[in-house]
Amino acid sequence: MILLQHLSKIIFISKALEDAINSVAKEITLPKNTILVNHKERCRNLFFIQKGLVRGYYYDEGKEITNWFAQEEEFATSFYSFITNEPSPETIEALEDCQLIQISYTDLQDLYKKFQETERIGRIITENYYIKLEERFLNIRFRSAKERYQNLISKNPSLLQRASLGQIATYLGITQETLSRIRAEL
Amino acid sequence: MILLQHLSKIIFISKALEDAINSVAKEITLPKNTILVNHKERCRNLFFIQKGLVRGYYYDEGKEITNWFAQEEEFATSFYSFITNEPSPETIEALEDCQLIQISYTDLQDLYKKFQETERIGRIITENYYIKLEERFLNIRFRSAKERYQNLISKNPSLLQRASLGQIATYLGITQETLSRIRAEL
DNA sequence: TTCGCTTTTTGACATTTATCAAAAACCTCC
DNA sequence: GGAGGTTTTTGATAAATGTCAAAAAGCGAA
Repeated sequence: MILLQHLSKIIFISKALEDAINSVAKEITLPKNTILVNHKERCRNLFFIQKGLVRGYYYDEGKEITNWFAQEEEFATSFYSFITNEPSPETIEALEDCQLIQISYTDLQDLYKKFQETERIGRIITENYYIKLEERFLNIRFRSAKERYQNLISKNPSLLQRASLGQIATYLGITQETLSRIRAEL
Repeated sequence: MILLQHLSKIIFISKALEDAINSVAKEITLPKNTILVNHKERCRNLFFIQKGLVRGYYYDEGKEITNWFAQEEEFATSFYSFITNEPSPETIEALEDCQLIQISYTDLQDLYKKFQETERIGRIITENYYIKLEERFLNIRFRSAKERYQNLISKNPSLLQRASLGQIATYLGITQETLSRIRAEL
């Protein structure tokens, strides 16, 4: 399973832990456009993406604003809701047919308790996601819309084929019209 | 020690762990305006603030842009540099006379190895900092400069007495002049 | 291949915030 | 209690991006 391979890059996964993960990780297949988590609903699952593309978005004044994209070998969840058990402020949808691995919050907490080494995995993954978020934060503060767009296509060129320009524009913190104009002048 | 009290809110701290933390945690006192970490220098320490106010800032086109403030009972470090061991993109300075607890990266890694329960503490603290960063990220995307300012003074009114308006303005993602105008019209 | 829907682009104009310069207010320390 | 520095405010103008509306392009299904 891709998830196990992914985790074993962080620390050695014992056979016992492997079995435990396998027993709680559900492989699920979802068609494009499926809503995984609805806005205002508690998100009690962590998803690992084996295949496909998922996005989280907010509603701001009735408009969908993309908060993140997640693709192969990445985790997706409404982090805030998952950790705090509060209703999710964001909606999560599959932008493509997806193959995911689903782990529930309670199963994850059990893993943390029974296999102390998973705490290390959790810490390191969280640290890495923190750094990615900080990078985006700085990007939005210091770079112009054009720079952010160029940065995105250089780092993740395939996203342009996989998501609509409107979804990408709001991810970059601009409107679709502005993104269209940026593209026109390049 | 305040740090131990703080950590014991997360999990029970055994006597052995308490001793281990005490043996690696250095209490330091710094006068106002001390630079704790210089831009481009690796940051190999984590600081816990017992007393005082600290800020991290970037340079953007020669100007200081506040990235964060940290005060009593909070951690401060150049997170990116601390985790990746790359040079710090930010400078960290004491805005007031400070009493800090300093733990080095290697000592922290030793704690993680010797006391598995510290992994749990590290994970939970990182999760909480992630959520705080996400909240700020959304704040900057969805709220106007005025709303961000009002939000800040309602959540942390004393900051206005402790940091200059210029430092606060760049923290909010606006210029000092804009913040001044916002205050004038309230 | 064309109809109908969705996505993308274009145009005109509005809004927010930045920039640069200078004045005013505020400290602090001799 | 002023001199000199720093911080904050004010003014005029510019730049970046948003808003609303409509046209154009793209695309899947009959």
